[in-house]
Amino acid sequence: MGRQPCCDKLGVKKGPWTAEEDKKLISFILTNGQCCWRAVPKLAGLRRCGKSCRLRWTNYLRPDLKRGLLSDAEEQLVIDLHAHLGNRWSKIASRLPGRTDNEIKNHWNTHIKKKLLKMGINPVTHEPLNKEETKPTSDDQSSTLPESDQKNGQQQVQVVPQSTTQVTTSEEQSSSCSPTENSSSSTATTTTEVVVVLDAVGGGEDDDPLLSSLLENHAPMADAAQWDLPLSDNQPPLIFDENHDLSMPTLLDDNFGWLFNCQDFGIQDFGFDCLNDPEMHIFDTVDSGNDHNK
DNA sequence: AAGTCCCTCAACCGCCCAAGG
DNA sequence: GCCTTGGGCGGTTGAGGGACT
Repeated sequence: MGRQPCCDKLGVKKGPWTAEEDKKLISFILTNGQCCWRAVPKLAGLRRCGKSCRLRWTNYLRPDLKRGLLSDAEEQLVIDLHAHLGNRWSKIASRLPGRTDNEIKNHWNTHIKKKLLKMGINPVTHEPLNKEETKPTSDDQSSTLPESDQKNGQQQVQVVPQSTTQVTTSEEQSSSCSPTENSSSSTATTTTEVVVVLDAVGGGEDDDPLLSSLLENHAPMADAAQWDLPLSDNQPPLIFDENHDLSMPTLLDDNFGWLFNCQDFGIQDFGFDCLNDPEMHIFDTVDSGNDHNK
């Protein structure tokens, strides 16, 4: 017996979201919080699958999202974490506040993967490519490389750009080896070494000094948990509780701001008349914040 | 200027897992 | 313990836009 589809396929709209749909979804979640995604489309008046709504919200509309390319530090962190965790993008994303698994996955596939290949590192195994040439591998990344990249693989020592972050960052903290040194004889730290370092910080992953330091250097982000609103019927959405000052300025300036800048509609168009005064004050802030960006 | 290629990333699909009954 | 259900995850696709010829 087949599973019941997550939503009625008939009459469900697919493809890019319109501003109008975004508006409805945002409005609904801001007033009702996240609950029962399956019911969201119906309640919000959207002809979308619940999963689609969740994805749209978590990957694009959530106000605590950072936008733009990953910084070098973030990219390095992704590489380290990937060496440790593999393609568990959500786990990796959870280490990068304001980033989504989808975003990281895309960035990995479009940027980091290529960068590692150019550095002569197998993005899957994090092993040096020339080292792998000697042993048969089912996942033969190198064989699919463009010719130029394969050459790079053989000449990895020369082609590693100084500005390019290294897989070795983790142990650089505990050793005096420069990236250049690591990329020569020991040629980029092996997966094992990276894992050792990461393991050393314990299964208690939050103790990772590298991660901690990176995280500390970021402006406080609204943790995803903030958006997992515990929605009891008589509880207003947590994020717009007037006592909820947390990091809202950051949220608004850096994250909500883009939304109102980029989307083709104004605050009024959101139909947020339904929100109470403290909530509307938020949007005043957004407006002034956006003015600064202009 | 037009056509083609390539790259990026938002979105979808299908599977897996955990929670609840 | 089994079944159902909803949410989450990772892989993949395809539209759009820029680069190249």
